[in-house]
Amino acid sequence: MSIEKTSDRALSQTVKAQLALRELVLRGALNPGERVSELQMVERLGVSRTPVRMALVRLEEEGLLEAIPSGGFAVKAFSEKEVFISIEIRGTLEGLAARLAAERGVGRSELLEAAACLDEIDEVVRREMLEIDLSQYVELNARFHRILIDMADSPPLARQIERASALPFASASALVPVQSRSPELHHILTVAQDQHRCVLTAIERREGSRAEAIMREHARIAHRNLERALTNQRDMDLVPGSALIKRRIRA
Amino acid sequence: MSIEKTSDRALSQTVKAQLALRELVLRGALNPGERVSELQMVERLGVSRTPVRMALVRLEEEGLLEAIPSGGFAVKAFSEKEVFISIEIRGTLEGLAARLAAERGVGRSELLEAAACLDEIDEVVRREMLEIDLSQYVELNARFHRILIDMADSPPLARQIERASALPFASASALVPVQSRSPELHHILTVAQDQHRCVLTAIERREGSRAEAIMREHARIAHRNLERALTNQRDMDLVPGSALIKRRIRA
DNA sequence: CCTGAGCAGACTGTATACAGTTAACGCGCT
DNA sequence: AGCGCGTTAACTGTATACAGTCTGCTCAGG
Repeated sequence: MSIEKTSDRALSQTVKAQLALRELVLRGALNPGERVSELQMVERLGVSRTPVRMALVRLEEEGLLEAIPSGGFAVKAFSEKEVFISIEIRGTLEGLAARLAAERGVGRSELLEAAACLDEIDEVVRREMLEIDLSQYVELNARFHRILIDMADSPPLARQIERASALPFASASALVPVQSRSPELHHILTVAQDQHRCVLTAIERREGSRAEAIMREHARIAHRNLERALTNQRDMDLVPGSALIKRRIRA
Repeated sequence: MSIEKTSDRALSQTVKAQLALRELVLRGALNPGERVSELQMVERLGVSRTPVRMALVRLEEEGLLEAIPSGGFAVKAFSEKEVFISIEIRGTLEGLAARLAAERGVGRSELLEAAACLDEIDEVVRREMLEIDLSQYVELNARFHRILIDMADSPPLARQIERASALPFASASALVPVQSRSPELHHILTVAQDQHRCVLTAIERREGSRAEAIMREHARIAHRNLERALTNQRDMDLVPGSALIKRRIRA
């Protein structure tokens, strides 16, 4: 009504509001702890109160907002510990997925698809020493993780992992960009990729327990990246949603 | 407006609708796969469309409903496998909680509270051989699990476990009543209680890995109960929400 | 100058009206 | 009699109006 009217025809107002609001929160346009006023969002997003309300509820379920006792929602602030445990939760669930995949056994075609994805990552990592653009790696990494989760063939688990990855810095590749300035970049990517290969081998050989352990440890790479980001503001800025993380010291 | 007007003053319409709708779904008043019409619920619950809509969204996040592509929601039907994996997810997360509790170390007062809870359960189990009422056991069991989760001191993990336990038959004590007719009842409760004691000891001694393994195995008792319920309709009827589970054979 | 009470503003929770779309039902044609 | 098409009815998505409540500010009293 106020901004634009002739775009995004196919998108429902609710989805539009949800995307826009998430973007605002992750960009740090709204300060953590701050109340998110419906009416303000109405004029900021150009949709009416109903879809805004809907978006608020969904983002609260997603974990980006929290309900205020007296009503309404506020931007959630995350402590370092909360981020840490969120990563651990994701790793645990992905570990479970890997174990299930190994125990049930996966078809040849799925294994080949995963292997092909890993080959592509290999290629990117090899080039990576020269080029700094990580976007392709991030995308391929996300794809491999998705393939892995699909291998478990368990919608409820997939859903739960999606939940766990909703916190922006908890997802599989959210903290990868932190290493972009690091000389260790190639080292880290090499190790991560080796874990990818190992877990796939384990699944192929039906070694459930091993597959699980590898995926758990794999997620802990994010712990290291988090540690690094927390001590370096410049690295922090590379992470979407970093504004939501309470800094260690603020003096 | 249609049914009653002078009750539940303190409850918001949204919460009222959510509770009533959940009750309807779990009782099996709505058939799995069936669309849940907003207007029908309006006249059935006595609140207007807005709170009903809100309740529908929340119950979908909870996992009891699923979105219909063309709009609206339908009652979700669960396959045997989905129930199985849901239990496994809960066990895995509770295992993580136990490990975290062990690794961080918990205070004396918390340990004592948990031990006191276990003593109460002991008493109930001892009596249980005569009396058939399991409600007290179910309540105490839930309390112990809650204490355990609190020991991890991780709100994000607690939240995720709550999510995983939202599916009625996935929660810690949903399938306990299945055993109420069984001569094995005392046996099962004894084993479960031993696991409770063991996990508490493990946490006390900071044996994280052991605590985790025990909690995982502990959850798998529910697998057995599920197995039993699936082969016996009479047992099945004791489980709230059993109407949502697709039976093995339906001929 | 400080404290407490009252008032005003804003904000959320709720209800309902409206429009676009989907789906079902019935009728006609083959 | 079966199939396809058109019409109709219901349902969801959206917008907005209304009422209760909480918060924060101001003014008066100590």
